[in-house]
Amino acid sequence: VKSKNKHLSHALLERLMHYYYFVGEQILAGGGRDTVTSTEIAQLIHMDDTLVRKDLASIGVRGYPRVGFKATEVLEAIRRVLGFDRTYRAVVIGAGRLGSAMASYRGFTKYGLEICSIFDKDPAKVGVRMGHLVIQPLEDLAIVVEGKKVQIAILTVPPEVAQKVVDFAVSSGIQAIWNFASTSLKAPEHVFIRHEHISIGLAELSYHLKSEQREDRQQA
Amino acid sequence: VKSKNKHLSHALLERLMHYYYFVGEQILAGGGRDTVTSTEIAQLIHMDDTLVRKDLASIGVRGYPRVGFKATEVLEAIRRVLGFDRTYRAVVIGAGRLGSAMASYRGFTKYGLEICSIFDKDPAKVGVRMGHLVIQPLEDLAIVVEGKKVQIAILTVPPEVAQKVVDFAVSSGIQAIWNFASTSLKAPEHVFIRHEHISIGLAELSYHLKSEQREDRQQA
DNA sequence: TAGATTGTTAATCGATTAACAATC
DNA sequence: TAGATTGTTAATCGATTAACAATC
Repeated sequence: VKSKNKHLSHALLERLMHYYYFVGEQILAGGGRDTVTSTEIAQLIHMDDTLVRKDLASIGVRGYPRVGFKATEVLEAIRRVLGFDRTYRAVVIGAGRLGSAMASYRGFTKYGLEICSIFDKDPAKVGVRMGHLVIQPLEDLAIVVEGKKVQIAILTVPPEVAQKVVDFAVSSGIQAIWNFASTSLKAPEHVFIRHEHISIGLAELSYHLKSEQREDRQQA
Repeated sequence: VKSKNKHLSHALLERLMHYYYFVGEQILAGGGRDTVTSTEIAQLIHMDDTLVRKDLASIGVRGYPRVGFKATEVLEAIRRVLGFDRTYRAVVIGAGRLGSAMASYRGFTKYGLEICSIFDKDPAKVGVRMGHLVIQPLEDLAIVVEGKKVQIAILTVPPEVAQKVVDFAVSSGIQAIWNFASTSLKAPEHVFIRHEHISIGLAELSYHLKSEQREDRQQA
């Protein structure tokens, strides 16, 4: 009754990704073991083991007393909850360096993301081969979205034109935007926007290095 | 006394970045106004205005009753706290598509990050021009780090070789690593690692689209 | 069985929000 | 001044941790 619309919190999604990540790595590396304990997972990510068990319980994974969790069950459940067991089609808009990197990155398929086209407004770029794709003119977006059932636009255009491109993408039927243009965007309610704040990483680096220096000076 | 080592939480850093971002944008857009209220900031980021005031107070910005906060004071304080008023030098390791995108991205200087070299292990790439830089052989890393006082390595190499490269970078004197290789890394205590989890963004997109579909089905 | 590990309830902690006095 | 906004204390909420019984 209550579970009808329980939305996983951002923090939980993030933790689940960490579990997925580390359990997957451990399996690859691991010498024949196919189970993992909550304590092991917790140590890898520097957190409490109780929380790991709670999180896993919340997505329906049951552990085995004295043994731990079966790695495949953990991975399977996370895949299911996060939707990695389905395929989502995406297009890249903006065939600059970052767009080209995104379009040619192979790691996305593992998460069910399939990049099926790349677009640019610049006529000089249209027709150019980029990995296994050929750059198409932005005007063709609606046709591709319709024809290939595309849901996601990966936005790698300059910030100045980002909002205009988003408006166009939305009118072309795009349902979600993965925003790599460093500017904020507006879109209708039904369009989901995920903004990738590269500068947050930068802030952490910068803040950390600054603090280190200050501490060094205090010690000196 | 207590303020000696107060470390800003990850969440606070992230909120500060949002404030910085939005207040900066508003200034650029704004028609002559040079103040901003906590309520305005809060609405932009969908949060409580009290928290905005608390956060700003915590980094030493004082507001003006009836008026709000002076935008320049807010920006200045955040720059100072996060260390954007200093310059940090970085090198890119791995001259693939992503590395090339990072090396040529102009937006970093705004945050005090200066990219001063790009490296690759592949002899075929060495010597190739990439924006205003020329790809150098990885062996030269230590000399560059020493000579140009480089602190940060932006890691854009394939995951298989990432750990090896990190070990080498650390031995060359690198103090912080911005990791874009999708694998976890180990480094000595004194080396700060920021792992950029691209897949977390993907998880959010995927989860959101999945939920939407389920809700659609329930309605139908 | 004994013992390791899970699962879950209760306690704690910290972060967020509400309330309201202080200020210009 | 009146009124809008800050600053801060107290109340609430949710997330994390501790404790421990249940399990194999």
